Amino acid sequence: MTDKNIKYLTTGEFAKLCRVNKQTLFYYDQIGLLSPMLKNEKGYRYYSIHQLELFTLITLLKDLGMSLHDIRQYVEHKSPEKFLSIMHQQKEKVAKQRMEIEMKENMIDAQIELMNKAARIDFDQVSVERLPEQTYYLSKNIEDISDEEFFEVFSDFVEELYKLHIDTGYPIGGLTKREQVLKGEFTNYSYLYIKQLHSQKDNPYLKTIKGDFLIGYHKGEDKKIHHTYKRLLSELERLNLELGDYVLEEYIYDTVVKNSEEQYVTKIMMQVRSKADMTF
Amino acid sequence: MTDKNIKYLTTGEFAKLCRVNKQTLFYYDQIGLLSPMLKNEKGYRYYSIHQLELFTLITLLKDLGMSLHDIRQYVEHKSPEKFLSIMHQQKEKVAKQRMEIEMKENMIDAQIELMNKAARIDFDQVSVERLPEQTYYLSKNIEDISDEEFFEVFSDFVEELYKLHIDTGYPIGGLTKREQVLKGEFTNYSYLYIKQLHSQKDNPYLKTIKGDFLIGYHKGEDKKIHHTYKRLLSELERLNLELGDYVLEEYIYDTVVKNSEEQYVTKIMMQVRSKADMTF
DNA sequence: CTTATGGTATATAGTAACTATATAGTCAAG
DNA sequence: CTTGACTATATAGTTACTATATACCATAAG
Repeated sequence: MTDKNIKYLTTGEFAKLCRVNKQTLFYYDQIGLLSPMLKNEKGYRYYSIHQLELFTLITLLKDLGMSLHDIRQYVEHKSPEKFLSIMHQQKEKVAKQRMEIEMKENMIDAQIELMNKAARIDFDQVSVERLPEQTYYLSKNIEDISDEEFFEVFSDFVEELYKLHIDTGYPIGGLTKREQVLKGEFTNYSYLYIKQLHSQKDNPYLKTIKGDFLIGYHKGEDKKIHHTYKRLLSELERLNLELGDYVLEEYIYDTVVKNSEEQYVTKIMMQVRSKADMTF
Repeated sequence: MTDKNIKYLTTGEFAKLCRVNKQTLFYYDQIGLLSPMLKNEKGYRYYSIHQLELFTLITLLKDLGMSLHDIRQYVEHKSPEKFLSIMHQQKEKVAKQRMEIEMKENMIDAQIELMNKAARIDFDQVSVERLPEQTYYLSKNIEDISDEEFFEVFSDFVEELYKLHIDTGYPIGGLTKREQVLKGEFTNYSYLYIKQLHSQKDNPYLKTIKGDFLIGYHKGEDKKIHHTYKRLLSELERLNLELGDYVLEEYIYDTVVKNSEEQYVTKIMMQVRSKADMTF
């Protein structure tokens, strides 16, 4: 790695080696970030092959979110000690970035799964299904609260999802308790929830739910969802089933995939128990 | 997730929910990417809580490198099918990104390891060490080639490292064969090399080397490295050792951590065999 | 020896996606 | 009815390029 570096590279050659636009090198020279080894009397720039290592470092730091200005601070006062300390800083940063990207990967998978499932659903069909145990992360209780309070809780919930890295990409749903539904207060939710993939360490905000559910879909505006609720409740009656403890409600198609509210679809899952169970 | 969304959010509130600057929302409205549900006669914007989902999608796509312009193309013509197809595209993209970030993480670890080791070295010391088996990725042969050809090979080598995702962050070194060194052509390298972490699937460009090495350091300009070579060769003589098949040469301190060439340090590893071995 | 081709240089303007600043109107509480 | 915190628009600034225009330079072919 010695003798052969006598050969200096022109800006074009060095740019090719670095896989960047020549203009970028002019720019880096201009801001004093990376200047050629020498400039001849005609102003032609000549780079040493070794300068690639420094360019590689610059690219690494840049990709990790460091500004060229901050990188320059280092480049102007290089030392093994400072280099080591920067590497330690970046190690943490890159680990965080990896975690975020892993989360995004999971969210994308969740979205694909949801869309594929949705495509196969007949939204006019009502069915009873046994759902396996599923963990949900819950918000604070939101029964009987005002709009302002709801906004607060919703904000906090979203913030928690972000901070605790538990946004799975599944929709945020609303959980209503049996008593509210029986009272006809279909949208007086008790909690917000989001489906979790793994049933993690015990957290008071985690709840697992399983059992039989009557599942139906509401198409169109949220305002009219009470019609669908009533329809599902009479279906329940017809099947000689009783409403269980919880009703879960979540979007299937929303602002993300449809333009107008009339095209939105909401899934309603009413937990059920047969009337026979009740006779005990 | 229904009734309570009657409450509309002001730009400030929605910005807080989205964890962005209010100005960003003005900007998104301006470019027609995400407009509030309604605007009153005074021009005040009001967002629905559900628009967060769309904002989240925008952020996801943006983070994955999609331009706001392209995102807008989707947002203006939403459909479950298009959404699914975008998700499939992004799935591939994000997997690539994860791989790149994992590589960066490894490179940072390598740099930290190298710097920590370097800090503990006495560069005036010459020693004989038994090195465990180590895999190196080699360039094309570069014996007796011209500067122009060398640049070509070097370029190709760097390109391969990038394309095959085998840049480990370790320095690019030069491997010289015994015969060249004995002829005094210390810098007539036979191959460029880069240390690999794992001995992967067999590739003709991979070489494993192990054995005893005389290790010394050259401080300062590359031009004067022959002095260090001669010093090491006489040390070899003194120890009654014979030069082995290969000599490896790599930077310890270079343009990345030092400002002037006089401070550079190059590590020279001469493979050895005892003269006794030769008598067979 | 000229000329064509392709490289180099500088200077300047444009771009994306914000971000900040200045100015003015609005609202709600005390 | 004022104060302070909000809202709005318009405009300019920022970062890290990227493109364009113009001119200079180098080499190879005719």
